[in-house]
Amino acid sequence: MVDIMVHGNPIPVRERTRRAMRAELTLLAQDLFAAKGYDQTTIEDLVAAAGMSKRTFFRYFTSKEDLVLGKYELLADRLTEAITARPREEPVWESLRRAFDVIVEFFDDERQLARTLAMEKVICANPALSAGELERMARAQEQLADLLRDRMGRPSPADPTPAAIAGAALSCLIAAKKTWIATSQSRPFGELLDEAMAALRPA
Amino acid sequence: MVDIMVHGNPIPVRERTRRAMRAELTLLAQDLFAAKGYDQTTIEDLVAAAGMSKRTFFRYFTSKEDLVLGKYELLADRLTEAITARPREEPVWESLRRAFDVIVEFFDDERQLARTLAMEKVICANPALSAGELERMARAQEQLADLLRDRMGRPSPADPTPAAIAGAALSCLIAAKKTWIATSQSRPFGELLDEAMAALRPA
DNA sequence: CCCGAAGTGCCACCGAGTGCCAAGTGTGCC
DNA sequence: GGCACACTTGGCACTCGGTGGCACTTCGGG
Repeated sequence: MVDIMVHGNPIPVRERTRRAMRAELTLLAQDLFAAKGYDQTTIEDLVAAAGMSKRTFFRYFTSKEDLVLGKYELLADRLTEAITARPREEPVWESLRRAFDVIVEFFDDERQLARTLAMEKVICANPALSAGELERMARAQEQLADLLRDRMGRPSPADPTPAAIAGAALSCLIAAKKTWIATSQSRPFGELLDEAMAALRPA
Repeated sequence: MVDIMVHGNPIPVRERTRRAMRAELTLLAQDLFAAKGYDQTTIEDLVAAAGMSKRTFFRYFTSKEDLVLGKYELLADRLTEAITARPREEPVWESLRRAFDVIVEFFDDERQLARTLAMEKVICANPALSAGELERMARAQEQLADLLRDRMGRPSPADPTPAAIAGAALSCLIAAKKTWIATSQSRPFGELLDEAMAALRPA
């Protein structure tokens, strides 16, 4: 069931069809990428399979990368939401860990697990995609750092600490994710993340 | 003065001319990027200024990105060298901080300061370049994590800790660098790095 | 029912990057 | 000096991701 109402306002029809189109194209593309490989799948292949013109495709997606990494935007927003929802007196490291649960849940979602893992594999196999993933994470990190700066009562932008902590937390997340994937999910993601974050408590 | 001998072996002539060509092209390209912007400078512009063909250019550089980010490869090697040179009983966080001195020195080099800052500005202004920079750092991080795994006596690849620590240290480096640039070098890079790393001591 | 805005297809175009082949350039050896 | 050989270079045609422009359709509201 898709949300038709958000904050009491209806989402206009155009927007809904647009999202549906993006979702459909994303699924189709990811299947092609998983089957043939990212580089081996051209936009022409994709639009032929989808029955649309190349020009139209680029009205829905800004780039080929977007087909794989589009979800990260959404995830980053959910992350910042999650952290603002944490009590302000909570230690920041704890808040970060709890906020990361939204990411953990995303990766643990069994209905999507196979697809998610397939896309991670595609990303790892392609340096440009890996780079794009990191870049999107860096954007999230900046948002996070701003929130932390506020929360830690360190208003000075000349203080590198909030950015360092946000980056460190994301590094733990990445390390846990990589281990989780490399070990074929033999241990729960959340547990690995706990372990990584326990090794690095801010002073 | 350029090194002609390395480890007692002479570098062959071809290799030397190749390096000289790369260095010259890099300087030329960076000047163009700084003047006109990265996206606005085409490879055609560059090779016209250098008096060579496009085809030849791509025999010296694998990509346009390489003109800006090529030095990172070298820097990563120097970093891993520096860390292997640290005593094994030293706490890893301390070893990392000391190893980072090679990076700090690179950025502090006054003869190159203007050029380095100009390139940082170019990188920041271009998402693809930022992504590439992060990707190269991630590669360095993997090397670092391997060294740490060894040094920490945690041989299991299922342990996310070494990667988390390596990532955290690099996050501190990045945070310090960003602050250093954002505040127009009003405080020494090394000092900002100390501050960032002090906030995040591994348990 | 009509008007305007958004969506679409098509085509020409740009820039990065590659494969291929022919011509140039130097280096060592006889 | 001349020959053979390895390496370098240039030019061309090509692929692919991505954009600009324009004409056409579709759809919703007054």
